[in-house]
Amino acid sequence: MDTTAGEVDTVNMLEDPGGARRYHHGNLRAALIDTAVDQARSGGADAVVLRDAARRTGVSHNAAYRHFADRDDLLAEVSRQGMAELERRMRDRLADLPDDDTGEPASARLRAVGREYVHFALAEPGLFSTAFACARPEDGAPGQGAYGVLSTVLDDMVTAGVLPAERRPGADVTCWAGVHGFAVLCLQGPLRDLPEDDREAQLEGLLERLARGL
Amino acid sequence: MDTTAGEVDTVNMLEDPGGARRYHHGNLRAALIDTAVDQARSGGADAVVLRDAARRTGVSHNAAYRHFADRDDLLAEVSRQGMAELERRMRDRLADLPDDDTGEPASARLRAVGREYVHFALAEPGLFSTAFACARPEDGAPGQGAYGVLSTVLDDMVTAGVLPAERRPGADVTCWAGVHGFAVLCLQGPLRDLPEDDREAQLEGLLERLARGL
DNA sequence: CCACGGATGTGGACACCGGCAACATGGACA
DNA sequence: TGTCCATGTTGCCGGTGTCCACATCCGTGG
Repeated sequence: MDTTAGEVDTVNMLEDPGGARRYHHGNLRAALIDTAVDQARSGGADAVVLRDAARRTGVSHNAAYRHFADRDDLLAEVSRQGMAELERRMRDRLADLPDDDTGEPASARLRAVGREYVHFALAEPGLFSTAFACARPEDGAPGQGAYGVLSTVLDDMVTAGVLPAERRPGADVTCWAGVHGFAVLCLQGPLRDLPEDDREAQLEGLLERLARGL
Repeated sequence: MDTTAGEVDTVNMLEDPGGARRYHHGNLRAALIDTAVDQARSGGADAVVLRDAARRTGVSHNAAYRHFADRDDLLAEVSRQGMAELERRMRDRLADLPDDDTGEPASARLRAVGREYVHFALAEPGLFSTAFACARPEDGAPGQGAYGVLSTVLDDMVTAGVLPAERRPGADVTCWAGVHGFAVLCLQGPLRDLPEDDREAQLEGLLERLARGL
């Protein structure tokens, strides 16, 4: 029923140096996910095509069905990868900042996270939309995932004293909604054809207003 | 090249009382759009299927190609319908409010518009997502469309004195992004399984913060 | 060391879809 | 009345997701 390969996910360990095409592939699942992620990157969820992925991976169609229940299952995995990459980028950006807990840097961290969220969406539109296009039960360990990164930053703002504790509930939803909506509007909404400079300016304005409204 | 039927769009005048199945259908284009909108309502853009639409409309596949260049063309029409319905609902909600231009009602109008935006998305998830899922060059008469409704409300707030003129630029993008993002997050993001009460509470919080941040 | 069985990959088939092309029809207009 | 063009139809093609039966490989028990 479920195809969760017993904890041997380890994506990205392809092309073993021996180059031995030991069919009985060895890591077909990971290879297929990589290919599917590439498809998603270049064309969004609709571009994730089982037969083509198998072809590109050098394997016959149907081979995928030994590792995924169906196309949606593969798509869910792509979604997870996309979400993970988003989270990674946000954490990386955060790591670039000094992380003392005086007031100013605390809200700077919030802006940095929001900015990176939008920049990821614009840099990887296909992967970003695929990450959200696919309904999944959500794992939901608190503090984990992209949502968790944002929550942590807001919590830090409370402890730093820049955000009153009574304002904390709901702040995450507002921030998340703001940047996510902006990203979507830039990707496929009325802000699609905005020149990059204007877009950055609008983004800064958005982040400022969001922070002011907290 | 373009299939813009010469200004005889007039959707929704089906079932002529005579019931005469005068094949050479008379209004196939409109009928197909109606069917496609139904498909979108019940399953989003992916559920808009040319052959099935033709079947349901009681016509052979390929008949559609006399009225639409391809599937994307039909989808674009569905998108327009969805956008129009969104705009209509927002205007209706606005019409319910007293429209003197004293301060308080002016911002109440902003909240009402935002609320209705989200409520439409939740009530018609398929149509809402289809409305945005389809890249179109955008007509863009200012003051028209759902975006125009929001802009007008914000302009009114400036004339009413509740919003400083220097804060006006960019305010539309922030508001739009906030409600759109919230809607998307509720439809397919981490807020998907939020009980309705909590969702309404979060929405009110969002609207309040957005207004405060302007 | 070998046979066997389960995991993995293959080839074929089916139904469905979007999109051409060639044909049929019927209403409008000369 | 006769012709023409818009509209609708049948047939076909390539592509896709998914099921089924078969082939193959590898590890494990005898």
